[in-house]
Amino acid sequence: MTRRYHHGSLRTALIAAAREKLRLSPAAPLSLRELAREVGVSTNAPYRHFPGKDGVEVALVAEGYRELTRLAEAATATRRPIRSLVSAFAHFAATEAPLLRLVNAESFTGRDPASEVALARDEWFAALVVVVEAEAGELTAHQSYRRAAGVWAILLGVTALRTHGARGLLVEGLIPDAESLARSIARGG
Amino acid sequence: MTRRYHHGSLRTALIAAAREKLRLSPAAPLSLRELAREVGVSTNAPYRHFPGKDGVEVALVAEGYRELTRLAEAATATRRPIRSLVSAFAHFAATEAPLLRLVNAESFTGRDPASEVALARDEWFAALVVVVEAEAGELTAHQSYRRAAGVWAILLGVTALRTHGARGLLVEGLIPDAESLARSIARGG
DNA sequence: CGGCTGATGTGGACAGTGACCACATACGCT
DNA sequence: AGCGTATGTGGTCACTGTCCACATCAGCCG
Repeated sequence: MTRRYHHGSLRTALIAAAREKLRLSPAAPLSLRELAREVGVSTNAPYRHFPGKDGVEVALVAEGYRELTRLAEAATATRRPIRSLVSAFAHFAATEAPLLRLVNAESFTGRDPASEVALARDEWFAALVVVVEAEAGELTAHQSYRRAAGVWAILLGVTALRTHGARGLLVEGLIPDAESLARSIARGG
Repeated sequence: MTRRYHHGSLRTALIAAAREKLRLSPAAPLSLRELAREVGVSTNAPYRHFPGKDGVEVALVAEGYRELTRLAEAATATRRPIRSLVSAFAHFAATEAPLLRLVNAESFTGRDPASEVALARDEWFAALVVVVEAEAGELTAHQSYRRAAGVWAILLGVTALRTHGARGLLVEGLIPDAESLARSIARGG
């Protein structure tokens, strides 16, 4: 094999490896060294692309938000935007649970409004606003912002419940119906 | 000072120290060794009281749920149960944000339904059901479970939004009104 | 075409961590 | 009083994140 000295796209490869690790072992402490090994590069190479371990996680979070944004944009184009959004989000939450957990634990990162995370987060919220407007028609800015925030809360809450609800909840039909809740909020019900 | 060989209540002291650390530096990786130092005990003493580092975190999560349970029980006794619950929860979320984050990140622990965490979680949910019934009167089990789950979702969602909402959200009045949402869910609206 | 400069990757080192081991100490019961 | 066991200690290991000086390469300017 022709292992060149310069990897060529280490940054991308590292992020991919990180997501892979997250998927495979969700309780992941996510070792930087291990990622480097995985990619076939020396221990310190990652430091040329990230400020440190946190940097990788930050990048992951940002990527998570960007993916959510894409989901929302796709939902906007459908006939029933909220319905599509909710089901896409649920699918994402199911298949990428650890990423979403990272995203939701980010309270400390991205405090700086100019950070990559904050940017991605704002774009996601903007996309959410558009979804709400696609569902409910023309609204004042205040209305659509407020409703979008409500929808976001529902998505977060129901997802959290689904991943670690109480015992009784896991029997069929007790988890709240995210779709109807979200729709009623979006429509100003 | 009379440092005895046996601490006497190491377990409690360690948990207290952990909560302290969590409060003081929220982005805490929570080092077991550091906790031991803090309490003035050798590196390995904690292993007599916890299976390992995760054990401490598990204990913290369980304690978090127990505290929430107390909140809910107190709310039940008031004239407006949901209102009290929501405001108590908000206060808890504000003052103990890192603990709540830990609690919400627990998806991997407490999978075992006999674990301390699962027990505490179930008690919290039961207390929530009682709150809902105090607000809405007699209900079928299915109804109250379902509504309690909805309230839980709202609490989680709005809290998450409050800790890391998008930029636009942080201006006044855009965060959804948890109280009215929760009340309308509890009442079957 | 050739050499220089900066970006990228390497090897070595250090402190800090979680976890295990064997051993020391003290508490509580008989 | 004496013994068994719960509790605490010191030593050690593998591993991690991060920094340092140095090696290698890519692309540009002459």
